[in-house]
Amino acid sequence: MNEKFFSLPQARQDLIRNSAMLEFGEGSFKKTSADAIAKRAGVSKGLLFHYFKDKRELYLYLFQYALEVCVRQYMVKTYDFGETDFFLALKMGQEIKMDMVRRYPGLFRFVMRAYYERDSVLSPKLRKGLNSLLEITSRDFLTRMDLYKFKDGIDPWEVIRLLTLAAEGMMARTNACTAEEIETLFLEYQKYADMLRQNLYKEEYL
Amino acid sequence: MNEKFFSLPQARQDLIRNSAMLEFGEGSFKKTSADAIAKRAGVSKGLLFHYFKDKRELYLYLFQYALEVCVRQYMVKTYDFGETDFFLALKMGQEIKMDMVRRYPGLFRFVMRAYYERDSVLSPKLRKGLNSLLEITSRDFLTRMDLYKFKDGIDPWEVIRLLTLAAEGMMARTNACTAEEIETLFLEYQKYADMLRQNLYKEEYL
DNA sequence: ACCGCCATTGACCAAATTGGTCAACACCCC
DNA sequence: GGGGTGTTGACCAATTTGGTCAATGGCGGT
Repeated sequence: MNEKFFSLPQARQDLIRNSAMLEFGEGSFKKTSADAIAKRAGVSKGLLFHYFKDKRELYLYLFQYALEVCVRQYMVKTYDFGETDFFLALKMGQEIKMDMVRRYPGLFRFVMRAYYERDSVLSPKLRKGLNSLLEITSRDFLTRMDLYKFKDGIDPWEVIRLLTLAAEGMMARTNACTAEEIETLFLEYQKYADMLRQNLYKEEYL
Repeated sequence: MNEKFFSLPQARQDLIRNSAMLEFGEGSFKKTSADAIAKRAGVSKGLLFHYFKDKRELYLYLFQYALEVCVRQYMVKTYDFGETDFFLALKMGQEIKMDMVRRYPGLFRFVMRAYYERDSVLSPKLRKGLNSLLEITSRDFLTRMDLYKFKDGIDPWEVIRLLTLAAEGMMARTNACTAEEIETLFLEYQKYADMLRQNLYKEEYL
């Protein structure tokens, strides 16, 4: 790709990346047209191919970029901050996610779709990158938490997965989604987390 | 549409409908090509346009058909059977859903996508049909359940929505999904429901 | 064996869309 | 005015699009 892309002002880079991720996010690689991306960004198609030699190259770059963003966010914000309460940490994590959605609206959907893409536009190596990222965040997360606060017989893995699935279910609905609606969803999610906390923690930790 | 379609053997009707729903389910109306549908069904494009004059007509028919299926299933299986325990009824409902997924693999995704389609291919009337269906199933459901079994302070709406979202989160992942994988997901869902039951019901009802 | 019927095909069409190119433009700093 | 540089919009050949249609194949009846 053309390295000059990076000397563009950040806002413009974001504009292009976000438009591309949003567009790729709603269809397969093949079905997503460069034209649509350009139009969404309010930019000529010529410009796109000026910075990225290929649709494929653009796609690959986006994926790598998205992973970088995820890792960066995870690293600086979650790992350093030593919260050990399951639900508080979860809440923090969710807040980070919301920040990301605000700034890169198409990122999660794009990554999801990229992961499940049948056409092998993604090398196995990149796919693995995502896998390890997911694994690290989850496993690592649980080992740092105060799991003793849970009632006996509760499997924290189930809790985390249930909440994750619910979050994904929400995500699936955020096709046309304003900023406020996202905020609402976040609050709703928080309600469910609280409900679980109230009922899955031992009483002495409430 | 050509009414002769209905004198085709059921298996063939299902083949065509399912292929179409699957194909429409993975992209917008515009991006989904009649060619792809025909190919997936192993049928010539000519045949498609022999029974449905339009891509649009096919789409509209599918939506109406899907809603019919949902209503029928809901009516005969849930409503008549007078289960009043929240989690048991929920389990039953989920089993019905699984049956539907087995028989009409693309149905739910298709309906979802159709609902969120920006292009107004769906008349507001049809959209309303789905809305009322969702409303009826949920509201109606709760009024028939033994809500007193829940611990004080638990809002059953939250419970049902949490589980519904989780189910949708799963659905979102079932792009490439074999029959057994679906079974696995169902079992997983059941685990979460059980966990909630164990901790949200008053002890005397466990 | 012949018929008529009907589901089904595959070649075909004009029109739109595709990924990608390129000469030219507008702007800004020297 | 002269160079960069970011940007455009017209342009291209190739493919894909929704949709048509004459022809075919097979099957049931007689």
